[in-house]
Amino acid sequence: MALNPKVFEEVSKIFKAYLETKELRKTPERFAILEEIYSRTEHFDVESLFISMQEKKYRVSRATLYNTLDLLEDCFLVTRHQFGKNMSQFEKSFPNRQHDHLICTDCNKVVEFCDPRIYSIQKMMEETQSFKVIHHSLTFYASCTKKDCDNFGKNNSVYRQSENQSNS
Amino acid sequence: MALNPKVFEEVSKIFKAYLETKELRKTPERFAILEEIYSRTEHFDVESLFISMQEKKYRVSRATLYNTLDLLEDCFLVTRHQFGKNMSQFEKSFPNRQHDHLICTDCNKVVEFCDPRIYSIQKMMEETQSFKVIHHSLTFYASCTKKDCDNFGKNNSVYRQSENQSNS
DNA sequence: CTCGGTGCAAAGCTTTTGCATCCGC
DNA sequence: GCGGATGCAAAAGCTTTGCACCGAG
Repeated sequence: MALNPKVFEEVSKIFKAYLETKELRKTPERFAILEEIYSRTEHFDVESLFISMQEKKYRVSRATLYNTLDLLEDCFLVTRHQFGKNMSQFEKSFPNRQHDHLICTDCNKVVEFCDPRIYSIQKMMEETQSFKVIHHSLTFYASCTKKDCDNFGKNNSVYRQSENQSNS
Repeated sequence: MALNPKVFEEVSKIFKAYLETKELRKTPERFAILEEIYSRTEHFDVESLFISMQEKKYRVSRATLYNTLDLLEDCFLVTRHQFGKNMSQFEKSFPNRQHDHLICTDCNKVVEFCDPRIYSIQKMMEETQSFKVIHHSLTFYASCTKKDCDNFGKNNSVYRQSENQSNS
């Protein structure tokens, strides 16, 4: 929907370079998937990607989607998240800045944020632990204190309700 | 193996109070599962818990394990993690301090750490976003720079190898 | 022409559900 | 005794795999 041509050109280049480095083939399916992902603005799961691509010109199988997502994650063009129990969610990596997430446990609303202190923690970990950090994931699980939250007040008891893991 | 009686007595009390609050039954299975979890020192998954309990006196079903883990998570006696794609991992919450994880993408080794800066980020998020943070999850994915890492050097290319998600 | 990639369907694995039985309250 | 909890097995849901065919290099 909102594909930025310049961004797409740029990430295509990166993907091509990656495929060449790994001696993998530059198939039309792989670039169609990249294009579809970079047309999206929100987080998505494999199933919604599969449906979107079926509705359009391309007929790709789930197997190809999983394969390509692994490649795109490997070359840092998409980021994988594990918010819920049984489903990976993905998002494009560019032009987003590195960011993290706050998730409302009432309505599953996602707020993105960015904080330099995480980078300083990372630096310290690398120095003290002899690791090279490749990426990180920080998620706050929270309940909304605003009255306009879809589920305001549902979780104000001492113990949380069991969470609804489905997407809103 | 390493069950601390005082800790177990304490968490049993908490679990009892929780069950009473929710008007749920205090079944022997539930306390057997709590005991098994608090005998463990490492992260674990449902299957390994199932096998451990089968090898011992208690015969609990997977269904009961899942049910009880939900309850224990709900009253904060157990913490759930989503390190990999398709499997929840758990750990006891006490007497551990709040901590986070660094995972070696080569050998899946887990390092725990603790940093007060995360709490300050959380505080700021609560103030600016009108959310009450219930818990958080921060994980660094890293490759080891030490020669004694089980897989030292395997991931030193520009692009990561596809990760082995099985437990070491 | 070769062999990696694809689509399809079946299999795999974790987690959930249905139902008869059991037992805490 | 009532109704929630359990065990078992079957089902569900996401992901991977096997195989024949296709097409990029």
